[in-house]
Amino acid sequence: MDSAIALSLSTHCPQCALKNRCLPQHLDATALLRFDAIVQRSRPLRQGAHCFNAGDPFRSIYVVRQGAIKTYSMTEEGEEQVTGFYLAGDCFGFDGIHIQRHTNSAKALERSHLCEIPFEQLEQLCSAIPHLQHYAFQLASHQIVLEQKRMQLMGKRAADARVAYLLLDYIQRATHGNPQGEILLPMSRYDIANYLGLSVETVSRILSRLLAQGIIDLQGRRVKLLSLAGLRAQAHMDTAAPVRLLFPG
Amino acid sequence: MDSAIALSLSTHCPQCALKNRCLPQHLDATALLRFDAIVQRSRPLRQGAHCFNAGDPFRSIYVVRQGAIKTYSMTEEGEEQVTGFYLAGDCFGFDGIHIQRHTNSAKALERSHLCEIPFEQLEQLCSAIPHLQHYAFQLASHQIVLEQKRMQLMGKRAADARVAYLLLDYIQRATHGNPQGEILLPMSRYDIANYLGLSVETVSRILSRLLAQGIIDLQGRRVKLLSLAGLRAQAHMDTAAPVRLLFPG
DNA sequence: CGGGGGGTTGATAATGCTCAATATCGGTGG
DNA sequence: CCACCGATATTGAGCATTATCAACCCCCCG
Repeated sequence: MDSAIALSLSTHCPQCALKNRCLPQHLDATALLRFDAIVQRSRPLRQGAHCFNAGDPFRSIYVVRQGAIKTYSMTEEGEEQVTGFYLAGDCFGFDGIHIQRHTNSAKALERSHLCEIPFEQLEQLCSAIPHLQHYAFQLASHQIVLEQKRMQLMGKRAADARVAYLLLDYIQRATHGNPQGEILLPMSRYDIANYLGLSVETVSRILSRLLAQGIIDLQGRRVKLLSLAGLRAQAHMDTAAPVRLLFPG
Repeated sequence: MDSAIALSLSTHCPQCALKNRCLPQHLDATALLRFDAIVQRSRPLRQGAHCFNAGDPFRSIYVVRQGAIKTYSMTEEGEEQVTGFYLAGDCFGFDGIHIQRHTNSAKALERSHLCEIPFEQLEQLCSAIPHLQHYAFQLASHQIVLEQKRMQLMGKRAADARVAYLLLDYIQRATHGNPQGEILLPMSRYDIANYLGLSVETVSRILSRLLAQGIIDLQGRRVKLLSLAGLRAQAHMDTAAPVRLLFPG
């Protein structure tokens, strides 16, 4: 399975299985080659290794070719705050553009292959290829939209909805909308809790409840979705903001 | 005061008092003129008027010349979620680039003057002026960083710290780091609560407490900072989430 | 003068946190 | 191979922060 995926992950963009996920659709062959030429593919990051650390000078943005990355920042008190989980095809590192310095750290949750895209060269290419420039803006915009969605989650949803939403989102991303088989969560309960603004215990309890309700199958980090509808219901369910009937007059 | 500011807000970039806040520093005169040529300055938005609505096709990003804008999105259940408050010099609308359609609505909290920057033309200009392209990426990146900061706030901070942080941030932005005088909050308590993921009552109570503690002076939406140190202490204080480092693995 | 939106305050309840105990798992060394 | 250890995960009990409900005030505006 993993090897099958790996086989189609060529080291060059034109053959890469993910090119439709991390590159604009209608890029002509020449442009694709020029883009491919600036991409750097270093050897894989081992589990726990850092791609970059908060404070590092910003040089590149990154795309996950295989594996899973978590990004996190530190509050002034030195507590970690997980800012995102990135899977194959996902792009991260945009936080660094602003002050030319990363504000997050990025760490491999499992052995991961990345494509590094030096930003200065990308900018040059963007000037020459309007299509690519537009796509780069779209990627940054996507990051913004994702973060706003997450604010909705943290601001308005009860704990169970948050956990359900994360599971739903993760399973869909990891299986490309084919949420049947068993998947392995690469992140710890601590990471999940931190990401959702909850305590580990709460996350654990909610997962146990989802298991008891027959919505998921679960052992450790292995999850299997049993009831998509059930999980969806939990994700939307909002005990924190009850449905309030209003009188028509 | 307001009139004094207004006087220096020319309708054209080269003379605008805010040009150092919304444009890159080292833009040569020609580039500045070319940029100025694409900016549209329509008549002011009256209080409560919308700049755009969620779902509208994306055409432009906007800069606040004067006034205050709030952006908000809707959850699937139809609840509002405030995503940001924007003051003079601030730029908003980046959420729309991703799918060519706004995901937020933007509404004037008070009578506001905006500069509209048609995005297609901006992109063309960016291709020709590398400096401007870089700056546009920086702006988008800044938005990302701001939202990540807010996640820290919602994920890790207790209610009082959130309110204190908002006040601190708002006062500093509204006074340009001269946090002495009295300022007028343009947003309702509901907006503040919604933005921070709290209930109105909680926000009100915490403001009252800050007043009782002599940290701020407060009547309605009029606020005056009395103790910067005190407010800072409240903003950092973190009763809700104990210091707990995530595991190194 | 009445109505409504916005704001404050109080009482009560509950969601989710803290503390604490226990279970599981993976690796490591005897 | 087994014992042991640290890291991770689950579960229980009690409590605190914060939401909810309710009452009230204030001010603006028609």
